[in-house]
Amino acid sequence: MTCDSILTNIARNISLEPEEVRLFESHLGFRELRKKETLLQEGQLCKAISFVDQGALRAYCLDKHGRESTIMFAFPDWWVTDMYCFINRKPAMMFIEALEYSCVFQLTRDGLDELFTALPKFEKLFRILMQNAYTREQLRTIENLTLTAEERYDRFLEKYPKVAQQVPQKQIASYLGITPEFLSTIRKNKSRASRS
Amino acid sequence: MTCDSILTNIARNISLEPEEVRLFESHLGFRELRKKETLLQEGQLCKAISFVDQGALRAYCLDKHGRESTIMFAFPDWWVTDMYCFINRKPAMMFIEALEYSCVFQLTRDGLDELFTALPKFEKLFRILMQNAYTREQLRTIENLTLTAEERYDRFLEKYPKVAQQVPQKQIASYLGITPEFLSTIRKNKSRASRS
DNA sequence: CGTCTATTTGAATGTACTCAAAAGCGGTGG
DNA sequence: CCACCGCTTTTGAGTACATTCAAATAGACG
Repeated sequence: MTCDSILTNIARNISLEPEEVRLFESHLGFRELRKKETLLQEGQLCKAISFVDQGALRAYCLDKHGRESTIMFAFPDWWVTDMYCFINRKPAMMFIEALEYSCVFQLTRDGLDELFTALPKFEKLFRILMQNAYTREQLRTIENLTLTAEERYDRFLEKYPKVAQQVPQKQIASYLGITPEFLSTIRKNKSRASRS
Repeated sequence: MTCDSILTNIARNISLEPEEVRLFESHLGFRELRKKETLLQEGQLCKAISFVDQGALRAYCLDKHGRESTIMFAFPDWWVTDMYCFINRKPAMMFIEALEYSCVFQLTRDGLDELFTALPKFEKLFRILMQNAYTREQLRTIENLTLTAEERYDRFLEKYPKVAQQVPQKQIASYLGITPEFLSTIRKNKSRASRS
């Protein structure tokens, strides 16, 4: 097994000496997930952050009515965890589930702390990852506040053209904050409009 | 003039030696703003990140119809900037305006880079600030997707009880993603409900 | 005091949801 | 290999949540 994918990802932001790579790898876990297997469930302590090597995952939470809200999808080269609970060592508020056979590399909270101490450049790496995650999330907030459901769906298709094929529509609906029924009518309207 | 407020804020996450404090202070700018004066306008290069010492600010952007969306409010002890544009040295997508007389400390993008190099613990500080900003923003996304306008208003009042008194209702409405008219009817319903 | 902006109110409208039922589709076991 | 089961998607009717527009009222500030 090789960790090229995660090392390439890291190298986009910091560069590691060979012995630093070895230290990093010594903290790295690996996990395979069958379709529908969960990486994390609500209430569990969120011990690790995962980097997707292969496959596709989805993070979601349940509201008081038992309805799912999709927080994010994660594909190869993405990092995923319940960040708040991972950082603060709290029980998870979300589920992370494999949409298909997937493999992930994992860093535990303690492992990451050791890396932060031994190799301060990991602070920089995570500063940049957090920055990107923050600005992406802020953009999502603004789009949720200002765009209609149909416009949000269009943006989603632009940003993640492949996702639309890989995941069920009801999960896209829950990412956009609309019902599957309404997403269906949006799609009907679009196909009607494009035929004319 | 003293920088106690910002040093106290930083000390919650990293500790600085006296000479490190001096280096930090040497990069620090200061700005006073009269009510309605802007710290940043759309299209301008976003050169600095600001820490609120006194007063109250609001970050907002305009959508294609010219409507405002409030991205965040900022009060003493808060950091505020157009993060995406600050980090990537791009023209700003938002406005940041003083709601009342305010003072802020500022770090420029170049100054921050120098701090990152000279004092790597600033990477840690910003990693933590970005983490907090990300998880806060993610929570806001989930609340926007799952809660009704009235529930979002209730949460807002719980989280920021003082804000509701300091800022005009139409700005709260634009933070919640609803019209000022509808916020007004929500408030009417609540006061009717609480009287019974 | 007058002006300007914010807030309230109400009627008409639009966007998105709920519920129910039918149709489609994929996987699994006989 | 096909029939069946369960889940997803579609469709439609009725409803609820939130907006638009217009007008009246209230507050803030010079």
